[in-house]
Amino acid sequence: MIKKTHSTLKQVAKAADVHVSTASRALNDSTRHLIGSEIANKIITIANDLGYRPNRMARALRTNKSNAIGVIIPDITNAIFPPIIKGIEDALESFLYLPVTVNLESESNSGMSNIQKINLLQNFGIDGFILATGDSNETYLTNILKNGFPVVMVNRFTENKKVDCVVNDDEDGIQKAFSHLWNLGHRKICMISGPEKISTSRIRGDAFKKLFKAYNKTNYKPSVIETIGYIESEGFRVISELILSKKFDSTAILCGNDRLAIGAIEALAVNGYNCPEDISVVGFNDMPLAERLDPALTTIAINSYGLGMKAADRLISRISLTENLERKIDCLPVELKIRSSTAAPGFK
Amino acid sequence: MIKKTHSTLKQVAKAADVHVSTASRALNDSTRHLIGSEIANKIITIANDLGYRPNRMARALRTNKSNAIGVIIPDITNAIFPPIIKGIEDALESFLYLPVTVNLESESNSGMSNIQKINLLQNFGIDGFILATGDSNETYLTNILKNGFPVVMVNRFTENKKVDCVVNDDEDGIQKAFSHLWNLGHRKICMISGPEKISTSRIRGDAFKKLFKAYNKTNYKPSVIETIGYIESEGFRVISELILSKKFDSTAILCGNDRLAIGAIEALAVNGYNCPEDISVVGFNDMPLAERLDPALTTIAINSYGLGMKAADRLISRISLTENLERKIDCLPVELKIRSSTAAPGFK
DNA sequence: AGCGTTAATGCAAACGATTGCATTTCAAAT
DNA sequence: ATTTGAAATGCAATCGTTTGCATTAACGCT
Repeated sequence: MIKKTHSTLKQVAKAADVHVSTASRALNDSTRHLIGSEIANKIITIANDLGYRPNRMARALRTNKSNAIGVIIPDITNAIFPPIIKGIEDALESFLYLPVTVNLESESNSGMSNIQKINLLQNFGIDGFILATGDSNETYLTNILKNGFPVVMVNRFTENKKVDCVVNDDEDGIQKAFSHLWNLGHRKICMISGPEKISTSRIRGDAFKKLFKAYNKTNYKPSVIETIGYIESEGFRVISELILSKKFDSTAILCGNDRLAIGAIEALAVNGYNCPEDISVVGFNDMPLAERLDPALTTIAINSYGLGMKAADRLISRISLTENLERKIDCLPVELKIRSSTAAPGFK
Repeated sequence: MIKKTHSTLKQVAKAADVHVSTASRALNDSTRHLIGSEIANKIITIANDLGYRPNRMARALRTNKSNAIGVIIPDITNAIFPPIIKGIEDALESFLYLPVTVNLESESNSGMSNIQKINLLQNFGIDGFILATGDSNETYLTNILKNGFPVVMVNRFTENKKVDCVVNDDEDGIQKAFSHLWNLGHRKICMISGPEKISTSRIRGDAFKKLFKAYNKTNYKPSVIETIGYIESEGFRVISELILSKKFDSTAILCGNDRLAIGAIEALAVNGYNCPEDISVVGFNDMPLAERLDPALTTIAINSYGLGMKAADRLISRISLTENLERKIDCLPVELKIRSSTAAPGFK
């Protein structure tokens, strides 16, 4: 609506009485040495005076680089993602890159499908992608790769050899959580692993199974329960069903993430079990406010911010390095936070 | 790094044996009628076959429209903002716009100042701005307006007549919270309003003062306490200090947002007061998980998602309507959520 | 003085689309 | 049969940069 007061390179050039290409070179760090220093300085000050801002579109058109990257997440409303995004943004900043974020789980049924959204993003002129969605059904990923975009996955893992991954040390996390419970004296532990199609769930679930086999000397078989999503209602549902089916014999529940844990604790409460007196629960992720819940949640803290930073770094290298570098996997350490949702079995 | 398989308009045109301008027109909804329908269809199918994607940079350069808008928020890590952003994104989607988000409160001291970040965003080729930061020190805002960008503010208010505002009905919210407390029997109520430089704090604080004057018949003067930020630690600090100073005589605390309330409750607990038995506390915003805290927080629920949607709608109109329309202020309704952080005074 | 070399700048062609204007075609109207 | 006008398409300029190449100027070397 309002006319932008964009002064262009041409205007700067005219004001400085030089050719536009000279102005361009003087204004770009990498080419400035080609220009005599007095002239260069003159151009620079004039550009400042005129409030010159390079038109990013023109530049992007010419250089085929937009300095924007696409970030695809399931749902920014899930408290796990904001710190990741912030990490991405902060890391990008020093390269003068900016993130464009798209949520896959829309609230509005405006009718745009996930694949359409991803297409929109691809058309948007983006230099690369950070994916935080990891369905094992990797149609999005292959679509993006097919179009030649560099990709890094964060917080999720993929077998695909073309993409870098930045993940948590999930196995170590499960190990820490498990041995915490075991050392408290729990012997009948079950796990709510999460949605099977998400790599994290599988990895965490498998780690649990392996550990249980290693620690346990009886022939007790622990249940590992899958869910439809990583949300409270699913934690609530599966634990309610388990209790209802009378097959619930555990003294501790290990959860694939905090939201499942919250739901599980609620289901326990509804059915007359107290946490941690009757049943201990441990979560995963240490989402914001986890320590202020009732009970304060024992959980595995991941370094979300670091995840985002690292992912952005990786992507920038992939974008700028022309050589075909081999795929990198970064595994960030996790930490056990012992709070009040866990206790020795039979604790009063 | 990898070569993108972008087929261009020229290639489509050649394949269809038409001129590039014809192809362009056939592919754009608004100009398609200029082209014979058989040819248009032929062009369209060929474009599909070739996987043609218009180069957004080229288009933006020519049309001076980027289909991106900038979103400036203080900190995405603050649970209030994700739903707003999601609302923005969802509303934008149907216009094929995408948001580019920038956090002002960086975690890394990468050295880029807020104003630099905002400049980066302006250089980025953006069609307009949504601001969720409302310092009364409005340097950012004036900077952006000076450059001719359309702006709408969300969740914050500004006197500036050039910008649309989408805000909560703060006065009604305070009214609801206040009368809830009053009806429970509280007569000595204090308020933690928040940072003075943020419009929301002032509005909520003033509303409280006015209400108190209207309800209260004694000459008791309630305290309205300002803080440095809208965060837990500030709620904790001011209540701790108040208690320490022995001047704490309230039976209820009204807080400018939930995070202050959380901090306040913690300060109470540390000093031997129970909430709600000894002191009632009410928050504002109804942030995610507020109902799962200990105690579950009585608070005023705002419609964050709706805030975002509305703001995006407003911005799109501002961008597309060429006439100079007068500024609009949308005020969204709020709702009192009674939970367990409030009770009658002296309740046991 | 002539020659090569380097440094500084200008020239013009891209990048990939959109769009005002010119041209062609064809049918209807005179 | 000629004119008119509309419909369909082509032409070429343009958006604001970047960049390979050409040009010029200046300087040192023999």
